Amino acid sequence: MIELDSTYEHKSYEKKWYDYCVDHKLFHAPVDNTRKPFTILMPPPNVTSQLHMGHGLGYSIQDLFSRWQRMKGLNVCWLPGTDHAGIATQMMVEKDLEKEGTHRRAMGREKFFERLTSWKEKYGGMILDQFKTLGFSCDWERLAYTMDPKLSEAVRHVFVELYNEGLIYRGERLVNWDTVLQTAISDDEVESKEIQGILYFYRYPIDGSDEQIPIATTRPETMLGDTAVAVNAEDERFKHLLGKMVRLPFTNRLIPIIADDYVKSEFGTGAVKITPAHDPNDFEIGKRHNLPFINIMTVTGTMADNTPAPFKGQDRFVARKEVIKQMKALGLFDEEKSYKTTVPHSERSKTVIEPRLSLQWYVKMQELAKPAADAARSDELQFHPDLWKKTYLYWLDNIQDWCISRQLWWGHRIPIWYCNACPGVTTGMTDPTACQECGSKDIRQDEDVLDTWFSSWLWPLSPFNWPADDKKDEETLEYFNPTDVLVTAPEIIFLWVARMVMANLKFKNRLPFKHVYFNATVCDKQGRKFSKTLGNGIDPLDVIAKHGADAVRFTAISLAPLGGRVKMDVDDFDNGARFVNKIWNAARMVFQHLEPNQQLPRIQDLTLTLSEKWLIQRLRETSVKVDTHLVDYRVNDAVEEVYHFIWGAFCDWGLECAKIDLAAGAKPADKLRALSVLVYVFDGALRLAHPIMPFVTEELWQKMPAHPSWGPRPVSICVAAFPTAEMIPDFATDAAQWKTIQDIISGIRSVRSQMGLSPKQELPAHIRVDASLAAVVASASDWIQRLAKADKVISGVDVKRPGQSLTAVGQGFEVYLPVEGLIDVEKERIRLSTEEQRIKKILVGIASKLDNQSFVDRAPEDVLEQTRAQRANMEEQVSAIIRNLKALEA
RNA sequence: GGGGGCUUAGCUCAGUUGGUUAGAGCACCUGCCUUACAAGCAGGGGGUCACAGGUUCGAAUCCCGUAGCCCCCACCA
Repeated sequence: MIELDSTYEHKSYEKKWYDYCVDHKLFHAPVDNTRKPFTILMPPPNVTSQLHMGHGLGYSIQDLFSRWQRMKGLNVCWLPGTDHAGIATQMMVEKDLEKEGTHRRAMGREKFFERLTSWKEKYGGMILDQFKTLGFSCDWERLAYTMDPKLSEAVRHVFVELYNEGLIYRGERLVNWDTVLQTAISDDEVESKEIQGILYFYRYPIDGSDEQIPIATTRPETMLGDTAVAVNAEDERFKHLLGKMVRLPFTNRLIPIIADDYVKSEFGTGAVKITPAHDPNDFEIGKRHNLPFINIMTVTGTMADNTPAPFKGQDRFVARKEVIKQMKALGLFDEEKSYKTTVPHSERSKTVIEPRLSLQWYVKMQELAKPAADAARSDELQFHPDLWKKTYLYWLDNIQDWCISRQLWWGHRIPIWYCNACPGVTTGMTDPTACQECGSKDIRQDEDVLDTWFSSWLWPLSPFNWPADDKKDEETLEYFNPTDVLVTAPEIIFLWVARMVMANLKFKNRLPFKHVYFNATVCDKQGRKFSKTLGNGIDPLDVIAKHGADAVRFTAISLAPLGGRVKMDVDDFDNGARFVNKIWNAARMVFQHLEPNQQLPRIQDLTLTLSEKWLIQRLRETSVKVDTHLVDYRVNDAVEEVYHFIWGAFCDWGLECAKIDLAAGAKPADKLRALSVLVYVFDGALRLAHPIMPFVTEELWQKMPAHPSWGPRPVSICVAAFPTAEMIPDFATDAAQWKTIQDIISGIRSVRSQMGLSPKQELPAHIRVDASLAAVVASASDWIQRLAKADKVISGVDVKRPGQSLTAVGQGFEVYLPVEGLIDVEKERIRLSTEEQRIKKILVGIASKLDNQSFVDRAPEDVLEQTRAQRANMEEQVSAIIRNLKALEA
């Protein structure tokens, strides 16, 4: 026999087989133009991040696709890597500095950058080791990092190219200012939150008049930067005030009352204070009316020096209260109302965004967005599920220019040099030494760095040695790009997915991938997203330690429908563990009859039994279904198919039937035949399960003798052929016959169980069968005996009902179990008549359908035929039951 | 405010172009330690498919409306 531990000890096998595959370079894809590549990009996790269930799910799916395609013979490159994650990483180190009582500014840019680099070396990328514990088959030889020299070069190349084309420009605009991180952030890093705020009502005095104009605002402190009051031109209340000036309290500036359509008379007071430097709408109005822009806020969100005492230097929220206090003192305050409003917050620091006028670098997006949108419109680019297409298109069709400069130190520094002697700006692939306009050597580089996404949007290109230095680089890119499928979270459809599409189209004139699979968001049982702050997450490392990686992968994938959400609980992982255990035990059953490296006959050379043919047929069908489901990105369906095949078909029927031939006294030839079939099918089952559960399948497959019908055996199951219909014999007819035997067995079991017969009580089974089934049933008596606890089986077309019997009725057969004196006849009578009623009820429904002339006229032929056959079958069953009822009563 | 989605068994969810008696896993009930597995085996109960209309020979599936929940986008002071 083949030795096998009595339970699956994942810790003894996982690392062993992972290292084995890496050592054999099975996860590495060299450029090889004789083989078809399959490329899948790992969404690079932040260097700072730790493994969480979101990775557990999304990346398990990527590994599933990778392993499946690898087994189908493709040269699979699952490209791993990390993202330097500008803001997130800098925040982390800044927190450390704070604890040490220092600050990056005190440290200086260079030192701070060094500190970050060494921090990254030490702690960054821990997540990649965590990926290994889950068995992810990445091509580690191509590991990339967004700040690698080569990838940084790509960033610079793209910047320079876009700049030279005029697609990158510097502009003074209102940006989303994060007062905590002291940087601008892009629109896509802002999240709106509904907040219970206050709407304040106060008045501004009109210059040269006793009149006052009423104002409503949620942000009184911005009045210090007001440069107009706007009303609707049609508003009768204010018409006479148009063109007059307001004397702005505290600053005493005179500001005009203007008319603008933006103002809705019915809202608030109908008059709006205009602060062009601190509100997006006011900014637009300011531009329309040529108003001055007065920036009254510092980078930290305190009132700037151009504001009067007592506000100067106060935090914006303190100043808000102070303004109200002072307005009250001036007798200009009316009231405040509680007011629900949405306020933009920084995704990173969670602070309230301060719209602030500042000079930043932008990418013109419209031109880039158009082809990206067209690709989705024409379905050349497909989303799974496809409902994301609308979202994607809406964003692209309404795209805003992308603010790419960040006032941070961690990241790719903007390759722009300003001249101190002239307004000239210089850029290029190498650092310039002189201004390209005037030749002055007095130049300085822009202080800012680029948005992190400005490097990640090149992920389909830059890790593959783009831009190419030589022929080899060029080949690499051409081989792997375009990639095959992107698996990622819907949250970053704009931030990342759409931008990669734009970049690849712009620089390679083709899509980076044609399929995007959006995996589900992982939530707790209450449907709340897993989050650190809530502490409702499940740590995959804990679950792996408890159940093993295979159980985690299986559970995660089987819970995940396409898109949407997956509600997850720690206990769910018990299912995965149970399944792994089941596979392990099935192996123990088979292995105890095998010798290591035992020679087995080919399936093609054997005369197989009905149940064996059925089992092989099930393997064949399962292979097709699994493959089809994976092609359709229906990963949970694929997993379910494997699960039911192994548990329901292989274990519950295959192994149980085989026990007859494996029993101590069985004929050696039968035993060998049965073993050959079991090993053959189990090998196939392990192959089907391998992309989901790499470790248990590898351990068992390596121990199991090679089966000649699977052809030459490679070094690992991860490069063994994925089963297809062509590889497996077709036994469709035999399999259908075996289903009748299963019905007979299940029928007997059901009757026995319902009648409360002890499993120990053996009964003869008398089976009357239709002529067409007689031979098959006759040949199946061993199985019926064993699996239905019959001590004797008598079957044939004219088998008669023995005296007092229990009855099981099915399509084409009636089984009688003589129980003279063993059971309560009344009980059986009730059971049978209940069954009769149940079938009759269904029959009524079917009959009324067939009596309906419209149905008969309009239903398609196959539906009609089906319905008629069904009626015939039901009628037959009812009459059989009635016959037996009568016999029982006699 | 705009867009999208969801509502099916006690729980979590499948149900692909409308067509057999609506499925799975877990949970539950009954009986079994049958020498791979009690993390198991066998059997069983449980659903007017959110509600109200409509289209159709036929609707969980298509259309309209209602209610509840969720997500995304959005500059109403």
